[in-house]
Amino acid sequence: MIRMTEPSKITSQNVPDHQPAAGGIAARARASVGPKYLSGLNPEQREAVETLDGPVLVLAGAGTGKTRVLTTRIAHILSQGRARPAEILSVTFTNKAAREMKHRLGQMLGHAVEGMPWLGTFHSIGGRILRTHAELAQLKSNFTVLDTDDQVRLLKQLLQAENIDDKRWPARMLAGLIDGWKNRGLMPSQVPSGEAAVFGNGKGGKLYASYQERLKILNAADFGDLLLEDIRIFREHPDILRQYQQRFKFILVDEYQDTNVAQYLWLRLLSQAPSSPSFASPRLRGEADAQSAAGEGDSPSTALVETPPHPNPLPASGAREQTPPTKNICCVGDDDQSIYGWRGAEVDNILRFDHDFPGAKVIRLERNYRSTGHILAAASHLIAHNEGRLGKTLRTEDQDGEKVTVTGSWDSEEEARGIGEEIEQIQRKGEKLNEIAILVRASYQMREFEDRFVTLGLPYRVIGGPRFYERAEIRDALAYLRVINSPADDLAFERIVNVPKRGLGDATVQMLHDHARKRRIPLFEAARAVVETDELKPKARGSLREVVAQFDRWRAQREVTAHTDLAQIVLDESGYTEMWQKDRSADAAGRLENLKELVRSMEEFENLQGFLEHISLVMDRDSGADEDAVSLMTLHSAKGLEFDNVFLPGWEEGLFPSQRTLDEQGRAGLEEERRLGHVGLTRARRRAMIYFATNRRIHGTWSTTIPSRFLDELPAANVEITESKGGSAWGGTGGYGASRFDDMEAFGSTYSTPGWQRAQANRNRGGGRNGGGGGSVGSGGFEEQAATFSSSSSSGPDFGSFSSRRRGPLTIEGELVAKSTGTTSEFSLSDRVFHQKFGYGRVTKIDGNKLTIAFDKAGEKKVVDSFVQRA
DNA sequence: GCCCTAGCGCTTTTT
DNA sequence: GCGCTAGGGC
Repeated sequence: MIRMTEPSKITSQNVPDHQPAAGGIAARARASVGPKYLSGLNPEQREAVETLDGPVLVLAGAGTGKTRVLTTRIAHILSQGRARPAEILSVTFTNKAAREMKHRLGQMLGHAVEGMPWLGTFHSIGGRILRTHAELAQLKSNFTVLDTDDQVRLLKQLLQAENIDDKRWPARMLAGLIDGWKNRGLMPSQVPSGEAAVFGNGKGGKLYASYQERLKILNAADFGDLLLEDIRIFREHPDILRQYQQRFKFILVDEYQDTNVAQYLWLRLLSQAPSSPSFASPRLRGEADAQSAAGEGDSPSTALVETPPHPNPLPASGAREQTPPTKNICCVGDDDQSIYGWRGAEVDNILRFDHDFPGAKVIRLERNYRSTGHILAAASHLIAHNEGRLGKTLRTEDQDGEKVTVTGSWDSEEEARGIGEEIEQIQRKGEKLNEIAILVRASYQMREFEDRFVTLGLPYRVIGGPRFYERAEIRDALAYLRVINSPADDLAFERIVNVPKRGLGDATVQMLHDHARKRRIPLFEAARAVVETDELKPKARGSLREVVAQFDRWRAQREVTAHTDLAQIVLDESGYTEMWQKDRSADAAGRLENLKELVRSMEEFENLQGFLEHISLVMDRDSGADEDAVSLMTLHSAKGLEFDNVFLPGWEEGLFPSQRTLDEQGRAGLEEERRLGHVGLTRARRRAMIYFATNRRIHGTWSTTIPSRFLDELPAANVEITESKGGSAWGGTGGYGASRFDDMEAFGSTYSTPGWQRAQANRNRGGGRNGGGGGSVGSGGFEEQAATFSSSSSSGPDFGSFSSRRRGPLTIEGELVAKSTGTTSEFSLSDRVFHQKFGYGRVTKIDGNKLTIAFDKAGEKKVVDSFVQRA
């Protein structure tokens, strides 16, 4: 039996750097793997694995062996005896990725990797650290992690207390704002006042503050807190930070392009060399830094650094601390696969790596082992239209293979039919359905495919969608367990106090709330007190008394009953199981099944507490990947996966690129959409098939769409336009699809599109790096944003050249762009217009560049203005 | 307190 | 087209 270092305890005892872990994984690794694990690597991969000292950025394009490099690097560290398993911090974004790494490491080392206690997602590791020091965040170590739903419900209560109309100011919106602030590392006092004021007539900041207070009272933390509170603890308690710094001899980060500011700060604090206590609480938005950065910068706007009136502010997006010595941190990522900007990811983190981590070694992995030549060329050519890139050129030694196909259909139904037929053909050729994926932009696209597949009897599985623990029945069951575990969990109590129905309605809950607030006690205790009075009607009083008694009983049982048994008892005695058994709706059986699954899954945990700690962080839905089935998922959830055959439906303006992203994020949004396209294409090993439809149902009504601009950006030499089965989409002669796409011929494979040329020019100018040093300190003040925006927007050729990019525009530019370049139509109401396909008509409604036109013959249609002309 | 219905608003991606 | 909510009826 091998004893690993106690994972959850941080000792300040210093372990000598090179002390090999006697008898641990390391020793095994050395003995069993030897240098063999290096032999299959190409020179770049090998360099990425072997460069152990100092910061390393591995730019790993799609399919270049990223995970392999990460896992081999860990194996190498261990086998070299440079660290023990518990001294390696290895973070990923998803549980899936963490599992995958554990799995591959296990294979490499020849056994399971239980000795890697610090391999996990940002959130699970952040949560773990927070639990260790919970009292420093005014929490108990058994705090609850709230998900979005709890968050919103809590905020709703706060809005009500503040008398804010939650129609006009939806709780969901506030949740989004708070999330955004947390993503940027901002505590309530640090939110720029201008931003805090945008919600609820200036009450946004106050609400954020009282939300945080409420969380402490409820002994709860949200996702953002798991990192943000760590950061605060690290800053306020340098001794604690130092313990972690000493412990983690090596840090590895997966998907670095997806990190947000908070994650960046967290990593940065942990990655500093422990021997320099003066940096333990790094200077923030330091004046010196600001000055020098302004000097370095290439635009006067950079000098506008907001100086907030708060003590000890955290840097907002863009502020960089002065650069302390860093230790062995290795970040792996691909700027071309950054698709989470909308939830706070900062591509800049990866773009600026060598500025943040001086002396960083940047290693590019450009050899693709996944896709054929045509697919890779199409993907590369598409992504070359983006301007803010580090620039990589993927290459393959594979054959060209089949060209990427582009197929037009009349409408989305025909699209689904066409893809269904195509899949059946592939199946007839003897290929596995597991090797087929349909990647959509928006989940509502899935429905049509599901309908079709059900009709065809084609097995499919949806990947993504609501997580297991987000289902109502699971959340209800968990709420019961939460109340048992943590009587202060008002949100959980409120959720189930009347589920199943016990005659405890709004009125009762409201009175409990009043009671609780007056005495500053949890709802549960308020309930206990209230049943002793005659404030409630006898009926309600009776049920409430019963509820309180039940919980008291369950809590007592907890001491003597296995947690799985307890859960079963709770579900039965509370009447919850019965509630679903009596339910006649179609999904009741499934829900009961899910409840069983939940109880079963508890076995993996030692006790109730441990189960609840992890449930919200690591529990994901059952994949059921065993049977042969077509995979249906969004482009986002496809990242990291690969399939022989990939279908990419819905390449239409408005859907992909998404109109909303364009409106909200402007140019940055468009580039992110394009990266999404790149991700989609590079999922394919052998065949990539793009589809677009001329008519699609959006919000219930049919509207006409135009092919995605991304189709124009594909290289003709690697693309084949196939006939739709219905044959109507290209519109025969007059269809705009045809004319738009035909233009592409002019660009052809000579790579001479404007975007391509721009990209080339950018690359040549500064190699994508170095130029200007990017000394930005953009801190997020509105004035600065405006200044940055106006300077960049006016400098046509320079805009977006890599060196002139800075944080500000990436986040807030969107809105400004949307407003200023905002597609205001040149048409006015009741203008007489002509459309190639629909003939003459009159404008009845204008929405940006989208016109609603009453056509004389074709009826009312929504059309983008560039496709009509004045009649 | 509960249930039903009509009407409204919203529709991307998720650790 | 859908899901949620508010409001009215029981």
